[in-house]
Amino acid sequence: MRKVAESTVRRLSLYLRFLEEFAARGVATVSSGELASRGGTTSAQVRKDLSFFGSFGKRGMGYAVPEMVAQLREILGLARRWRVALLGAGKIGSALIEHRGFRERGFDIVAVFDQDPRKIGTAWNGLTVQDEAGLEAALRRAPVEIAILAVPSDAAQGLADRLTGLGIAAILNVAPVQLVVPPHVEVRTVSLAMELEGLSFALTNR
Amino acid sequence: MRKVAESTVRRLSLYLRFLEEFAARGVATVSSGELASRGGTTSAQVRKDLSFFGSFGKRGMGYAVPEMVAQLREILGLARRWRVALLGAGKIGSALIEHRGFRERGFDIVAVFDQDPRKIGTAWNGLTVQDEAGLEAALRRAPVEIAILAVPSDAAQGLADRLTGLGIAAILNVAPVQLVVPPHVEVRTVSLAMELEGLSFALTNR
DNA sequence: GTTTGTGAAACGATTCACAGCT
DNA sequence: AGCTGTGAATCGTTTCACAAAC
Repeated sequence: MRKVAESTVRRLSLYLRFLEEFAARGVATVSSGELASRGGTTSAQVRKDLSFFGSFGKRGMGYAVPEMVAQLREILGLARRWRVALLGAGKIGSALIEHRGFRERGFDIVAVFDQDPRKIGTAWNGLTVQDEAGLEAALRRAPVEIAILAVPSDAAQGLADRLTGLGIAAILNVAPVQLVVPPHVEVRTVSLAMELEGLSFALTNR
Repeated sequence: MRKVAESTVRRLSLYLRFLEEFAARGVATVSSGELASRGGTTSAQVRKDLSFFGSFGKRGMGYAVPEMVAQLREILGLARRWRVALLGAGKIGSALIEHRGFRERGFDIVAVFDQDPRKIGTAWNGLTVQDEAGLEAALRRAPVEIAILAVPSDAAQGLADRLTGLGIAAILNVAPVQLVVPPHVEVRTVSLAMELEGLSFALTNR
């Protein structure tokens, strides 16, 4: 089952959201075409995406919504919970932790770190902000699989190195820098600024 | 010059950042290889990316840093300023507007809208939060090129439709939904939740 | 008749490799 | 000698199109 494109996985996330909506409205089955029109792709793309993982549909019928939801959750690794550490208790971090959507989808933020003495020790949605200096000790005591890096750009790589040393499995980087990490660490970078530049380019060149 | 891949543009944004760092440190020239190692690509990729827009380097020498910075700014459409409206004065929107990085890169948030009566009229970094109901009037009086949609998922499509009606050129969508818009409207969607799911998949399947 | 699942074809992006400048 | 610029080759993704299942 190896060798699934990142673009495919992104679409699977979208399909899951649509299917959950359909499920909430009590829809029993859905066709690849319906899924496609909601997600801005084609029916062939939907079927190809799913075909990497098995065959879930009934010819002439489409896909059974609740079953498909369960399958996609399984495929995406959302049938379990993930422990997440948040690094950086600034505005962005703050917006993240209070966003209940993460918890609903299986991601539990179990620790928050910052380097600012004024923030250390303060309460945060049931958590206490810990000193970044104690990162190693804290994460060895209570390991996490994923870290969200919401710190200034110039601090990101240093923290990524420390996380790598701790054996972190994945990093979600919210800074407009390219992190250098060993190949066994999964990294996704999300940068509003870079997306805005993409829009700027698109608007300029046409 | 048409037909540049989105992945290419994203890398150009990265190159620009590295080049700005090099410029700040007074480095005069840089080779495709140096640029590549900082950005996680290959030297051939760097050269190919740039080749879409002309030839900027000197064989045997590399690229002149300050000139290259100016060129990339031009290419990305950052040699001008863009007017941006922020829709949604919640936590995420709040984090965004106070993030000075946008202004530094040429994106001026000139209006903020929300639908919550408790927020309307309050001051926000020199701006006053306006009633979402008055979106059309306000944006006709003072148009913007780009809108950042930082509202709950279920409100996103409705606002996208209203923005489209106003002739908006581009939308940066910060909600985990796929927006349906006419082809002349550029959309980029950024969803932390979906990236986390990508990490979940990667960790599960290996 | 409808819709899936999937090889094959088409398309697009990346990597290779080398000629041509400096 | 070093490094760019770029066609050609390779690799990966998307689209096509149709046989098989319901």
